[in-house]
Amino acid sequence: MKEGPDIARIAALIGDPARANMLGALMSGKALTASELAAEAGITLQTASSHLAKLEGGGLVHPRKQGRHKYFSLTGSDVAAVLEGLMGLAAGAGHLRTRTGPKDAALRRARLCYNHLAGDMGTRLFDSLIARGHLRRDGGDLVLTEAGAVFAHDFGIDPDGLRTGRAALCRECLDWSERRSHLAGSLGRAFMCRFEELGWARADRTNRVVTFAPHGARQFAALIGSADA
Amino acid sequence: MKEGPDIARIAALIGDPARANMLGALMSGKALTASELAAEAGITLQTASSHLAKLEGGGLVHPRKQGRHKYFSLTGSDVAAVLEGLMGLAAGAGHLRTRTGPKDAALRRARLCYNHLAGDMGTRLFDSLIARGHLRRDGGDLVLTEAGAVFAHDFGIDPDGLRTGRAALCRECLDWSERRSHLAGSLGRAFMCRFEELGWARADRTNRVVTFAPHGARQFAALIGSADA
DNA sequence: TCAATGCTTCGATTAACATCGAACCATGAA
DNA sequence: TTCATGGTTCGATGTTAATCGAAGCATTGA
Repeated sequence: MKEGPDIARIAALIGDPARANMLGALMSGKALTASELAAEAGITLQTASSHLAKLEGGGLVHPRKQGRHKYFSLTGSDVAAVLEGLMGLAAGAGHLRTRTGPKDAALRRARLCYNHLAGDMGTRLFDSLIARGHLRRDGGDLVLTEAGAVFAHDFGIDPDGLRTGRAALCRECLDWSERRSHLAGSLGRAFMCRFEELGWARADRTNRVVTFAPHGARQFAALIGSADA
Repeated sequence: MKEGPDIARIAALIGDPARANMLGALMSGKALTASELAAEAGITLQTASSHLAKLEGGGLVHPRKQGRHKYFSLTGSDVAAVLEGLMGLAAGAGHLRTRTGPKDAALRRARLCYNHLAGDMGTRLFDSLIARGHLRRDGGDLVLTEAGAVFAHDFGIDPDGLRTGRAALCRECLDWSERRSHLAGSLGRAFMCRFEELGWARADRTNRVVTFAPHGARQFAALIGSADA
């Protein structure tokens, strides 16, 4: 009937509460087994299996058999970006699943988005990288500058080692709570990993909340050149 | 059960084929009446009425009574951006509603996205504006530089007049066919309007195709400083 | 080979919702 | 007022699909 891609098909895929819960759980970036996802969505294993087959058919998740377990993960950051966008619309329409509780504030401050840092601290990191000329915008793409490569290297990240994969090095992702961009891509992932390695922050993969230790928050503020801790 | 916004609710809203068709029609940026949307989706008026009430409840569309007609339009560019994102996922998964026909090629070259130019020509315009320093990226936002304001003014656009509204002046929107950004916001709208005013291009609001006249394409290429017509 | 675990398939049930006919309201025109 | 048109509400129907119990594979470990 109409032109263009079949948007209803995948929107309906995301539109089922059980599947949406699974996708939300996968936004942590961690690969989860079918059983774990079933528990997450509050359904039995056989229902989950059916749902996961559909999500896989729609290209939203990617299976990975390992022994007798089957791990699922989001196919890419583009899927995560759309999910974040949907969260933004839902939040804007006031359709919050739970009234804003204590966890909600923590989520807005710092959380995992797929595999990188999101929330207030995520966008501040992104802003700092742009302002200092470590990242530059080239057309629709994001590029790491020379200065940025040095900065990353000093922080213990090897940018050249990240370039090998097929995935984009830098990518921006729209943040649903802040309504601005934060850093995604393998570099975004590397930053988050480093924060954990250094003991600055700890990510709770079950609820996506990232908690910064006091000294971690101070050093993070110093890293991005911010006055406030 | 889970934290965060209720993503399933609005995804399900978009997930119905009839509603998705309506939203797709509204991507042209034009406000359409309930009857027109019903015809677009191939359903009766009473069904359409029910759907539109739901879309309105979800904050995706905005009603506007005018006489005995009721015009609907997308609530904002953020909604359009999510729809484009979904199109990108659907296209990536190979779930095209129609096999790529002649209209598809035209859509990829130039089309309306909400109210601004998208497709190959849209992204080229965006790239040019960035490369020449007319637009600059500041954190997650897009700002019009001094030089950009002069450039816009010379092209017959009054940037200051656009700033008055509550809507963002510049905003980027991810293009589903090109997988990169093009210019949205009131400035994006102004550019598209100007192209039509000058007779460079004509937008078919029923199928979103934007056709450039030969001389219009030449002048467009000159505007963005491209060699090829 | 046997047992246990993780996942898939099949079948039947159930609930949600899209759809439309018909009647009902509101606006604008004669 | 009377008529026509655009839109909404109501009720009944039909289809879709989510759900789970039970049985079936597959992989691992003993």
